Amino acid sequence: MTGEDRADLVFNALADRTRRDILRRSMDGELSVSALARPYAMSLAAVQKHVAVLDRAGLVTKHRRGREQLVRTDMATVQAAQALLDEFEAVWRARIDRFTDVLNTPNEGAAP
Amino acid sequence: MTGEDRADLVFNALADRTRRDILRRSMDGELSVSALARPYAMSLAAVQKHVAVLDRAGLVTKHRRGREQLVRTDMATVQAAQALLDEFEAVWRARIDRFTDVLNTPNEGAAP
DNA sequence: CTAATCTACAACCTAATGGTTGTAGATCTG
DNA sequence: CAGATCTACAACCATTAGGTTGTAGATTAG
Repeated sequence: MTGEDRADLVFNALADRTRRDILRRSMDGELSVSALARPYAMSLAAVQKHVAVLDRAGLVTKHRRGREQLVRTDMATVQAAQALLDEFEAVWRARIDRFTDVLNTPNEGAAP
Repeated sequence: MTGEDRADLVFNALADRTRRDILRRSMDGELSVSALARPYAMSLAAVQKHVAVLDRAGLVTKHRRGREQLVRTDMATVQAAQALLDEFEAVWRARIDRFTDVLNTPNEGAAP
């Protein structure tokens, strides 16, 4: 899987408010799928699918404890998303820097 | 529109590699829609739709120059997305801090 | 003026999304 | 053991998304 593939999965997973909420809630300690589902006005199966999307994106990991599946957010992946946006900003700043360089260079390429 | 609504739009816009590419390319100077479309193996109309998605999300602004529409990325919105992920990280760190606090507090709530 | 270019938008198609219900396998509880 | 709970998964449905082609309005070039 390429980096772009991973970015697709991560941003897509983040593009749903229920999933963002699940992500936040499972940062604050491990919760089972049904515990996560409780507050939402949707079926357990729907929440389960949301968790699966987060899982596929690597934003969350699951591990069994008896009959329940505990969900924990993987901060490294959240940070990878941050890094991507930081990269965007770096490109932006590089452009600004090039621009101010041109302004500050006296007579660059002027006629002799 | 709520903050969650905006987050939906922004992350959804970022969840497509063509749109991320358009975003990067229009950080590096203003480009017309058809100039943006040229490198991609898809119709102009398709690229136009992608630009529209970025526009609705506020990641990009358009302004006319003659018959062409120049596209410029709005860094403030990119930074807003960064801020959202930073907020996630803050929640995460707060949890870690609470945890280490408990460890470092001697005999808190112990039997008298 | 005429022809070419740039953009917008509608209509259409297919595949993916977000939701539902129902079934079934594990695991715990009494 | 019997019943309840937790999870997974399939089948289905309605809507959205990403793509296409085609039409039409401005603007520029010759």
